[in-house]
Amino acid sequence: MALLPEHLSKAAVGRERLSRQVIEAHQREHILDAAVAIFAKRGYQGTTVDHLVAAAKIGVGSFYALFDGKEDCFLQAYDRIVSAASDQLAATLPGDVPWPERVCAFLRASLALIAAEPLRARVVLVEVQTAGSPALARYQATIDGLIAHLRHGRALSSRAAELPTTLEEATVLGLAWLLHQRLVVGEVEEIEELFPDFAEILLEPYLGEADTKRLIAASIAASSPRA
Amino acid sequence: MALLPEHLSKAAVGRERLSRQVIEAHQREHILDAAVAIFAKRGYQGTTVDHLVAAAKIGVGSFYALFDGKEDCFLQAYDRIVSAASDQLAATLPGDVPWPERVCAFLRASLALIAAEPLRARVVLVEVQTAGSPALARYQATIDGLIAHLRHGRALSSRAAELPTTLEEATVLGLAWLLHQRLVVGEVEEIEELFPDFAEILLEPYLGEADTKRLIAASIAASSPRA
Amino acid sequence: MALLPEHLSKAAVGRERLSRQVIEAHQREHILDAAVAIFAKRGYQGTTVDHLVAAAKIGVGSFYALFDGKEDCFLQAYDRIVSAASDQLAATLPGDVPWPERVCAFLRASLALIAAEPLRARVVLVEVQTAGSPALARYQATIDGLIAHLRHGRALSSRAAELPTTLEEATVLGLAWLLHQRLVVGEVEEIEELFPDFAEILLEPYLGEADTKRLIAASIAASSPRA
Amino acid sequence: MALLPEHLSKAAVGRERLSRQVIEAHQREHILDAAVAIFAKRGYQGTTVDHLVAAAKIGVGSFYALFDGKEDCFLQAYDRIVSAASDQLAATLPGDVPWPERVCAFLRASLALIAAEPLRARVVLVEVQTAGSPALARYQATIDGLIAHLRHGRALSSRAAELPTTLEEATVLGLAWLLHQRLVVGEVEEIEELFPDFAEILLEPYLGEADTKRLIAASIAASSPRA
DNA sequence: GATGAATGAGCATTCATTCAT
DNA sequence: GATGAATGAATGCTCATTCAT
Repeated sequence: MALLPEHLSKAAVGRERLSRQVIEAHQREHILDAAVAIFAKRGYQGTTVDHLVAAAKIGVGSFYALFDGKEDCFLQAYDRIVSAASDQLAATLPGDVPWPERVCAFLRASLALIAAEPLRARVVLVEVQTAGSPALARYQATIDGLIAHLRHGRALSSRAAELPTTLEEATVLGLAWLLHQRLVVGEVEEIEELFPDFAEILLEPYLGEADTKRLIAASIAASSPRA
Repeated sequence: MALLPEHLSKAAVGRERLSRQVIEAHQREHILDAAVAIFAKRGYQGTTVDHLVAAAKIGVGSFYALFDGKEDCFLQAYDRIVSAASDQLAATLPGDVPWPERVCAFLRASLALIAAEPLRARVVLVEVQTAGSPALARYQATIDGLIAHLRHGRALSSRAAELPTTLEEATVLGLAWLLHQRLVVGEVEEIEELFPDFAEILLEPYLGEADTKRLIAASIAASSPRA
Repeated sequence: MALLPEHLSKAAVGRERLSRQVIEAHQREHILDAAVAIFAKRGYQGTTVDHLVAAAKIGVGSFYALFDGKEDCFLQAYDRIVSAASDQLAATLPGDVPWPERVCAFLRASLALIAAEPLRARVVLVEVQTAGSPALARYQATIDGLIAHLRHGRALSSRAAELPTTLEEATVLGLAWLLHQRLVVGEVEEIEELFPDFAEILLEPYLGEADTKRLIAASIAASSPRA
Repeated sequence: MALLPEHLSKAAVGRERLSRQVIEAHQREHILDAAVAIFAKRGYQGTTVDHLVAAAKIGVGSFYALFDGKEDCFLQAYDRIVSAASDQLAATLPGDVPWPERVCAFLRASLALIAAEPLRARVVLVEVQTAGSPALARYQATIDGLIAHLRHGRALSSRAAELPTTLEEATVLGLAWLLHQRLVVGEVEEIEELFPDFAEILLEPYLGEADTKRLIAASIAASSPRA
């Protein structure tokens, strides 16, 4: 039942498929953006599918065609935020610098990102806690990644190597929760000001007090030479 | 359903009032104990009022006479756990010891309490996160209390006085979340083994490495001289 | 926490339980009666839980407290109709008569019952076909009971013993479906007039033509001597 | 998406119309074949339009261009099965034989057809019951046709002429439902073995026992002389 | 005071049908 | 003419809360 010569129909289908995919991707992005705002505003539990479809201005059917349900939508939103943030951080970060500088830069960029996109930050740091176990597992994986990176600091000195095993867990979770608190109460503006404190808490165990302070001062000076 | 013979209740209104209050307090305790178990088992969101009244073996009406609803019941349960734990810790703790020893003892006793009462710990550290903002505010207040206590360590030395402002927040939240994780995955038995790590993370910034390690070793030796 | 002397509270509970049960039984009957009418009117598939609760003038919650859902409600209605009909037939039927007379009487009474309660008949004979497999299994069991009874006729003569194995199945299903058709098109009034035909179809294979006709005539004469 | 070059379609409107119709007829057949399989597999109620279009590998739009909806599709499938079966039976059946032999042959061929095409049989005998009243009416009409044919047996003898009016209805419906049961439980293989029983039930009232048995034996002998 | 039967708003999800491309 | 993305009405069900007994 070939209505068109093979090469034409193939080409057409290819183009159409592509365009379809592009449209669907846009649609999905659009909905996920709306969903991020809603989840951030009402909380995961307080959000209903109706809220989501109303915000995205689509029909319920379209929503269920794109997502398995509320939880799936949340997870996709979470994943998209995290992967976009990863890309952005990877692009921003200097490629070849020593570990301490790298940690500093990563921290700065992360705080800037959170301050710039508080809704997304809220979804990733706050609402993820109440969105069921798959979401928690995702969050845990993200945290574990950060812990693993931080643990590299132990290679810097024999003193660092003997730090308490749970130090990185405590540090990462502690800072994450500090951010969580700030996001919950809405103190978003001052988040970037946390940089010196956070950097010191993160690095001091590995570098000692003096080097840590020097590094932080340098980092601040570098980013705002005369502001 | 007269609770007392007519002549008694008339003759001893004063005593009855007292007795009423005592009975109601008992009733409330009974229900809250049941509620703690249910909230710990099913999670705050997964718990229905029916679960609570079934577990407490009371009628729904009685439940609503005693509590404003599920959330109020949770808050009262939370408060009762926290205040009972405070009392217990206050009773256990040595009255007149230096701050570092006090922190150590407090940490030990707290971990022991968590290990002994994992259901309550779960309610206070885990479920409180998903029980709405008033619950979160309560949790925040508890955390703030701990932070304030920890901050006293800054008085120990001029070095300690210059630590990052958010250090205590980060430390307390970090350790709290480490416990959260352990409770969520059910690794309750090993919780007391976290003591050395936690103590080091808590005290090192104030005491320095050497003193911290000595104190921890002494604390362990003291509690189990020849075990 | 015994508020009342044992014997009193037990007695009270007993009485209350009884009364509760009576009330619930009435409630259930009430709802099932309404449900029969609705199922008969709209068909099983066309009936929604909302239709049922509206007809019974109860809340959805009450419905779900009493039934597992629409299907369970249908099955309970079916069972109640069948058992009520069985009781009624058992009460009507002469106790100690030969098999052919018994079949005749049973058939007469059944047709009378169907004519008297067409809604119930419709549920039991028509809607049961579209109410899912558990319902069909119930129906099948009822039919199988009738088939087993009819098969007793084979003991009457050696000729009867050699009838086709599937005869009773075909006969019972055939008559059941004839009734089904009449109920579907609403020709309820003439249902009792089917008696002579049905009786002949049922009995002729076992008794032969002559005896069958004589028996039918006698049965008709007996029931309406001069009407 | 021009299906044909302009000059051709203009020049041969007549031929194209024909071809269009042929194509559409093919398309329809193709879809109905798929629909029969789906309806048989999932039941009428359990089938969604999506199932049908997925099975037929067409778009929903095309489906609605061809059918008014699910019910219409079912009815057309039903009609096509019945008319195809009629054609097949008409082709198979010996043209000029006495009524009893004709009934016998028809029954044999019908059972063979059911055994050969259990999916179609399921649609025609089982699913039709749950596909709404128009479907039931169609079924009724089919059954009525069979009843009318069977009624011709009354012309054979004065004894036959006096049989109960509803006999044919009861017989046809009874056998139809026996087949229904077998199809529902999936006992398709043994369906052809029902021939002797069914033939006896069908013919005995008209021919008497002896002639009926003789005819059946002859029919069996004829079809498998030495198998 | 205690009880629990009754309520019904609210939720997630399905699917027949439409219509712009 | 064909497509399938989009729609939203409709459904079954849960559960916090009320109130007559």
